[in-house]
Amino acid sequence: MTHRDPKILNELESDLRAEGVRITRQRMAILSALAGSADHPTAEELLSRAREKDPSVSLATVYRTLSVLVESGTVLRNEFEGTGARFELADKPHHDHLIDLDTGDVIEFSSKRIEKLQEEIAEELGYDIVYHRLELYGRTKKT
Amino acid sequence: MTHRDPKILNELESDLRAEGVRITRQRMAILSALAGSADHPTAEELLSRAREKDPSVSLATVYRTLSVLVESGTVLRNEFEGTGARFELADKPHHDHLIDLDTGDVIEFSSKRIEKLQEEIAEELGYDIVYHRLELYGRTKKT
DNA sequence: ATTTTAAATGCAAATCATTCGCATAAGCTT
DNA sequence: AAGCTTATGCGAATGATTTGCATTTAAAAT
Ligand SMILES: [Mn+2]
Ligand SMILES: [Mn+2]
Ligand SMILES: [Zn+2]
Ligand SMILES: [Zn+2]
Repeated sequence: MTHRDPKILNELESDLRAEGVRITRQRMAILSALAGSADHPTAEELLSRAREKDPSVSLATVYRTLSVLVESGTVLRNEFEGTGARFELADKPHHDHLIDLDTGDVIEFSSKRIEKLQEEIAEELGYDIVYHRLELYGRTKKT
Repeated sequence: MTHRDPKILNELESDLRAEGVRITRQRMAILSALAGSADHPTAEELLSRAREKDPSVSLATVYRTLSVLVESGTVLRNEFEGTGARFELADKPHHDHLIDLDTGDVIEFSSKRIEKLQEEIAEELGYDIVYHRLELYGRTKKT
């Protein structure tokens, strides 16, 4: 039941309106479910969380809304191994993920140095990076 | 039609036999298709390449064989964005991939420094990395 | 406040990649 | 060559996501 500053919800809403995105009851429910999630929920998980706000939300709408939000840059879609896609609000600075193979926990981290090296590598190959994906899969060090 | 030293095929076969893996006509066809591929083919692509050697191969067998080969460490399965899984022989040293968003081309690269930094990050978080995935998606620098 | 109109929704059916069940075929060991 | 065990082809089942369509609804226009 962790959740961050609800003010963000209003900001999200007005930003979306400004972009010409229609705000519906179910979109608000989904957005609010996202804003209230500290983890990286799947579409199904978001469905049940959104239904607490608005029981009428359907899975198809969750997927369609997520597509809209991803395209508007409001949400990030992660495709970790094993499960279906996992989503998160794109309101934090860029980071990558470490997935705990035993618990499924997703830990966020970021390394300026790795980001830099990626750029250098792409540069050497004559490419501009549009986006990237870095995932570490591991287990807690047994002492 | 690029392909590497065919001697590798024999090595692959004997290694697999040594592990107790049964060698069938279709498995050889698939193995040979893999050994003869310089790119990162999908299961469907491997199916048609394997069928040049043995027309009887079925898609189910391609998948089943790939599972066996992945589990034996002979083959690597990559899940890039967009398409289905893409496979490659695990006979090269570890490397990561840069995917050309315009052409779909997959370019291999490796960075000792990035690998090292990943270890350090995991270490700090109290984890041992079991494996990881690093993919850069980009387009050729427009001059 | 009411009408209008394009866009969003719910539902079920359709996709797509991958896996499975089962009857038959084929490796490997003896 | 025979027997036991595993692999194969086929088609059906799966799981996640998308889509068609009739209906509702947000938001623009009266
Ligand atoms: Mn995250
Ligand atoms: Mn590769
Ligand atoms: Zn990153
Ligand atoms: Zn690597």
